[in-house]
Amino acid sequence: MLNLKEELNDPQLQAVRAIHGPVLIIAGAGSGKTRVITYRIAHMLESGIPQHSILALTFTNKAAREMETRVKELSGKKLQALTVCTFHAFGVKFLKEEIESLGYRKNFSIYDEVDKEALIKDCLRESRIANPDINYYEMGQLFSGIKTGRYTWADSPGAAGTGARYDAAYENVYNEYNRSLKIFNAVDFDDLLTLPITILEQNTALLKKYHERFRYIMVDEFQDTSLIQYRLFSLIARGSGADLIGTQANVCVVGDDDQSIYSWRGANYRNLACFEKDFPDLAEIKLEQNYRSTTTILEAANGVISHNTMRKEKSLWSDQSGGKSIELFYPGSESDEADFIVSQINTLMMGGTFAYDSFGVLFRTNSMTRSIEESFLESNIPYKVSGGTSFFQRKEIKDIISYLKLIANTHDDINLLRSINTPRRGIGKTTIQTLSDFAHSHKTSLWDAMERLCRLPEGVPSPLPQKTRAELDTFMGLIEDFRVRMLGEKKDLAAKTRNLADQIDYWSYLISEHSKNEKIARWKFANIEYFIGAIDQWEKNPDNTDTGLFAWLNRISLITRDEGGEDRGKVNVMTIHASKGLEFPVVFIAGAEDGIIPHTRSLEAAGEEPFTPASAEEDTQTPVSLSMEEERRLFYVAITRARDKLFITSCQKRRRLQELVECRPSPFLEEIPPHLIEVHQTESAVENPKQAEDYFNLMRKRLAVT
DNA sequence: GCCCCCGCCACGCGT
DNA sequence: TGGCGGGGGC
Repeated sequence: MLNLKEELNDPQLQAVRAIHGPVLIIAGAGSGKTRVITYRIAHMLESGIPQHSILALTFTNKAAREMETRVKELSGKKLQALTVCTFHAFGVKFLKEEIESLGYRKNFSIYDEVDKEALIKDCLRESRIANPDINYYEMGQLFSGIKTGRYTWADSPGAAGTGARYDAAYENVYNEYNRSLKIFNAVDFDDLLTLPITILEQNTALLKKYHERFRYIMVDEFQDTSLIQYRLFSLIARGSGADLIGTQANVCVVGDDDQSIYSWRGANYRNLACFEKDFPDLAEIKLEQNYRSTTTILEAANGVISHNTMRKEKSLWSDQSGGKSIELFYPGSESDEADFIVSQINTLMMGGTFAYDSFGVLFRTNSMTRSIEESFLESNIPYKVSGGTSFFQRKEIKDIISYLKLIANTHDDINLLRSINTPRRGIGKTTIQTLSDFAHSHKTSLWDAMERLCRLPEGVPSPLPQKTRAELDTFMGLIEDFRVRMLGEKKDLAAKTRNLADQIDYWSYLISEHSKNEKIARWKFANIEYFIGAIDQWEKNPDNTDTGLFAWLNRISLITRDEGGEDRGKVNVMTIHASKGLEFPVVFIAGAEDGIIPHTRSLEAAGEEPFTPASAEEDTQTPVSLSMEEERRLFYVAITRARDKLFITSCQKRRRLQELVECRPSPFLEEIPPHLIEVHQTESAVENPKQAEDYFNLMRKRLAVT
């Protein structure tokens, strides 16, 4: 039995009890948002609302898992019919049931960013654009924006900095891209959201079914939902026809506009206005008491975020008065910075009050974590990096996965191309070109082309030489063989995958690829063993009801961060973006330099100059900059991760693109009230006293300005 | 026709 | 640091 009154404060209680009608919860950093959501679900279950009527949508897999675990603990129930997942995972679940109505087959492949880029390359080759003036990545962004309705061809942005609009020629590439996906029976991440909408809009009866099933919908991190995500859940919440009035919908969104840091991925602050319009008479509840941080940290965070103009008014407060000062260091280089963090951790560990997992080290970018990793390894400090190149993106893992994906869906050209000559089978460019030409002219997949050009009746001439045909035939035989074995019986997928690695002799391939360094080959092989181990664990998990090959592939397609392994007893290293929703007793914000926070690329993309005002007056004259405000929110998120103690480091020099660049401290540091900060010289400053002195003075001047 | 090696380029966040 | 494209060698 839940004891809500004892466990929650008044606004929290109000939020938990408001289960009927539309609700908007504005939850400041550290205000017990997760607590409210989990209690709310537990309270619903206790009130007799059936599990299958509840849909809770989150932003990350991690949040979904955490929410589910905590609801399970609170309610003491098995949660077989409760749906707690990310928007994308919901899309997969939906499409698994309904995708056939759009002419796809159920064994569709899910393309990640890498697959997507490979396909775009392919489509560009086919079109006659020889020298596109944007790269594949930018083109992927463009396609994504078009697909999700962020912009149309007429108002699409131009290549960064040029001010030019994209040429209509890319529209053909885009169409070719989508046609190819369909032929390959594949969907990209955007399709996971747009296809369900298409299906639901076409089929009123189906929409009615979903609308009537999910009577209670909750959306976490609402400030980071995109337009397309908004459309998906509001469609289900409002139903169609007579149900179109939003006042009766039991839909609850939880968010904090100050923590909106994903606009580049389509997150749209206007969703809030849409929500207020689409669901009139909503109850608005503000959670403003912070239970996480000391007032020092909160004041610093408030000082920073108050410089933003576009925000919903709120005032976070805490009754934990005082707190340790925020300490600011400016190491000479990124290796000094890493050494500094290591020594601080060592010192604090000696005090005995902290464990390694009390520390969070936050960076702006993934690539910046390298130097800290080196230092941690050297000093034997256990650590865990989340984010970055995920385990599943590693070459050797991707190779094995591409075989599995091809086995699941032989029309998946992108994964066929990846696996067909890895390890080498003597199938090169010319063969691929022949197959590809045939596939294109017959509007079919490479696999189909292969079958039709290789396995010809006697006497029919083939455009492929006998030797190549034999190679292709062997390859197809291998895939078909495993197809029968892996799809036939939903058992021992792990063992069968090991079998596959043996049969393609991947080990010999690794040895030959890394003939100069056998250690690397061993390391990569160990990764494959780990991968197989992960399949094994997953298969043997009793909570897992669907253990087939498709289920496994769908699962890992949506996991980008490496979520396996034990977190306890390890220092947490991650990007600021990845730290959202987490908290640590001690936080280090590393690389708090101008050009990093705020990031130059972020400002460039919006066609803005890097922000380095010489004085406070100039600062106020700077026009409102959306990207600058988002960068400030990012810094705000970083600060508010800390419970007791915050360290900020800003390097004097940093290695960038092979050269050493002079750095300046982040302009946001000036926005922290100076009385909360202690500025320190570091030992490394001795090496270059003049420069260190200048930097120190600049820092002080900046802090004195406010 | 395939493969290997070298030089070049980029390095923002993530479902 | 590594991924990729081009040119020369086999």
